[in-house]
Amino acid sequence: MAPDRVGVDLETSHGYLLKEASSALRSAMEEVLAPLGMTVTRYSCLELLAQRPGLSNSELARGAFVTRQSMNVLLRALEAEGLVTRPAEAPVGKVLPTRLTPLGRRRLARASKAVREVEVRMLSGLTNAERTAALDILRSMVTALRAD
Amino acid sequence: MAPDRVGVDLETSHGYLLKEASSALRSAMEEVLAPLGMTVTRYSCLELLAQRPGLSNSELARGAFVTRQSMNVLLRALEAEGLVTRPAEAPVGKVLPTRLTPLGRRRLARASKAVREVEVRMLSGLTNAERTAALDILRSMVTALRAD
DNA sequence: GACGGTATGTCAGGCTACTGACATGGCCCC
DNA sequence: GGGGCCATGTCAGTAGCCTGACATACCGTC
Repeated sequence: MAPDRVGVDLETSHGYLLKEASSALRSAMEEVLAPLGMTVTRYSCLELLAQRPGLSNSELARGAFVTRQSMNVLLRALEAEGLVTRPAEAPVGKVLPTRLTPLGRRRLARASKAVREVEVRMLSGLTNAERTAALDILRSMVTALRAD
Repeated sequence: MAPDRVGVDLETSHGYLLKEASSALRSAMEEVLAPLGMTVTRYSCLELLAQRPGLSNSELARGAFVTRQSMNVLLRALEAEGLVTRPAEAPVGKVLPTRLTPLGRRRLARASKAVREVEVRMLSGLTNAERTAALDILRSMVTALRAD
């Protein structure tokens, strides 16, 4: 069914390959997180909180690459399930610092283990030099894209 | 506001950086495509059709990393706007080969130019060796993740 | 020819994330 | 103190994409 390829080959486009890799990573993460009753965004939120306790709603949103509105509803759900806690009123300004509960920490531990295995698999075909090169390359892309 | 970082640093996680780069690329693409009345998925669909004329709905969906249901509604919209054409009935089986119209080709040309400029900016901080290394690395990640 | 397996196009429903908007609180400068 | 400016938390409405399901058409083996 695949017709003969004309014009530019998608397989040599950095943008397309980046999207393809990101999509594959997301699929792989969803696959291992689903049995644990987790989604990628929920995991990202918990992981952020574990590494940077006390993050606010807006900061979590930026870290998970979603809007603060989306993170807001997600945080309410996580709070209702007892995975995170937020003070009833802001200690300073309007910012509500969020923290993991012991239950949240346990749930995260399982999810984090599964995600780490996916990441190991993703890097399995790369040498150590390539792995560090990958970090440099991706960082360079991010800063270049952010620069307006 | 940023608290002292504890535990693993997100900036050294390949998965997080990959997501960050992909997110930055998508934002940059949306920014340049919006003035042209285009979205990333619409552009991806048109670009695929330009490079591989006659692709079916399902093939386009796989190429754009969405489900065939999503691509179906997108194709109807593009067809209603006169950017693509599909035969009324399948020449063989149920597969409806899609093709760009002259109008679709013109719209794509403008969008493609804008996207290429974004990609050039994304790669501006990389040497030629790093650019080819990036392709190899991303391809390796994709195949490793796809392997169950 | 009959059959199970696979792939396709399409319909219906639901969920997630988004944009738009508002009120509030911190910060800086005059 | 007053006023512009920005960031934050939140509410409402919308759009995009997804899962589930169905009928149909190809392809392999028997």
